[in-house]
Amino acid sequence: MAVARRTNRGPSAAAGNRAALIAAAREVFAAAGYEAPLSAVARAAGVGQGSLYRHFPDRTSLALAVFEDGVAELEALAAEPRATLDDLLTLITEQTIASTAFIEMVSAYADDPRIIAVRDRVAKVLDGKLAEARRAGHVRADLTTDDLILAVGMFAAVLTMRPAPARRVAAARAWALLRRGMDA
Amino acid sequence: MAVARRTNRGPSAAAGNRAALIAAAREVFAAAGYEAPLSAVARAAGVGQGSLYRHFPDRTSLALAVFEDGVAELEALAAEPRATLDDLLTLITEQTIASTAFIEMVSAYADDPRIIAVRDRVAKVLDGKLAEARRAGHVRADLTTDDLILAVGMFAAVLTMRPAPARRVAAARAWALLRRGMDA
DNA sequence: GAAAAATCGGACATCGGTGTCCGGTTGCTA
DNA sequence: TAGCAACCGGACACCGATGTCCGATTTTTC
Repeated sequence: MAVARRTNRGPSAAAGNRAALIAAAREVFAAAGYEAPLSAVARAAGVGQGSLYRHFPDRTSLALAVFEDGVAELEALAAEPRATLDDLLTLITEQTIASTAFIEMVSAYADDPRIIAVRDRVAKVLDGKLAEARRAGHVRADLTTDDLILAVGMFAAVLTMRPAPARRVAAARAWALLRRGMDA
Repeated sequence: MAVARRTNRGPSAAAGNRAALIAAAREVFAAAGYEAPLSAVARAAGVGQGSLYRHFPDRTSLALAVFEDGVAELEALAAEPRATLDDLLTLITEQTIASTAFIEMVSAYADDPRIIAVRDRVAKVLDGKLAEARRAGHVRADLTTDDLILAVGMFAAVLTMRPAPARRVAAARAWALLRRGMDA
């Protein structure tokens, strides 16, 4: 009955394999953090290591593809005139609870220009709304964008240090603590 | 001319080698963090790997020996009746700036009973002074010991993520932020 | 001063991860 | 339907770290 037996070989499979790799990497990074072995990603995608490295020559290119959606989502939210700094931070913390990998990549020291570019995109996203929030007196007047990035980095670090079951509680307390430190 | 050519062989060298290993580990952990390769410690101590593993069968035993002094110092300070929570936190942050390794070990998830024991010692140290500080209204009434450990963990994480030159600045801002979140 | 006991050091077996290489498969084109 | 270009997969070479093993070295003891 001519079942379209899916194969992942041949030229026409390239796009599908690429997508499968990104999806698998998203899950693996979420489960095991940014440093997860890439061989696990290839296995989860049902694809050989060769294909992984052909599509994404290094960890960074794969990660950038995985996180592009999240960054775009942030930028879209920031573009909304009625969105506040609070909304942005809420979205970031939600993304971070889902997977700390993005913040791990962005906030660790790295001289890779592609990573720096992403960090700059995030900083830019926060910048405008932060100025607004300061004017409105919602946050301390001396709060800087760097402070926000620092806070998000600390938040992500707490999550990576705890085992999964204890995360939600620790996340709530940690973010409350950080929030009180930022509020006016 | 019978120069007392120092050797690190033979029975009488054991104690000296042990001390050299602890000193070397202290420096290596400070420079490269808690996950630093033990082979680097042996090299820095001028001692073979065999001796390292003979004296300290695993990373934890070596680390415990290295950090014992710091914990004892904390306990001594806590025993002083006039010492405040603030004094304790200052000492901890100073120790952390010198080397994040101790906090990395203590605040990461670990089921090793020896590590749990050290964490408990630190928690106990903080506990008494925290109650005092709460009564005196120096910190928020709902601040818990876990919050303090969380805060110190976040602080250490910031330091490990930054390259050495940027540390002091980031440390100051991060700690100020955390402190504001704790103060009444 | 010679043998026994205690200790050392580094070579090495092992392991897990990275990134490469090439024989084999697929689909496009003529 | 034959040939070719694109692509796949997994074996494998490499690397750095861990932990072990044993011949070599030093001290102690008699």
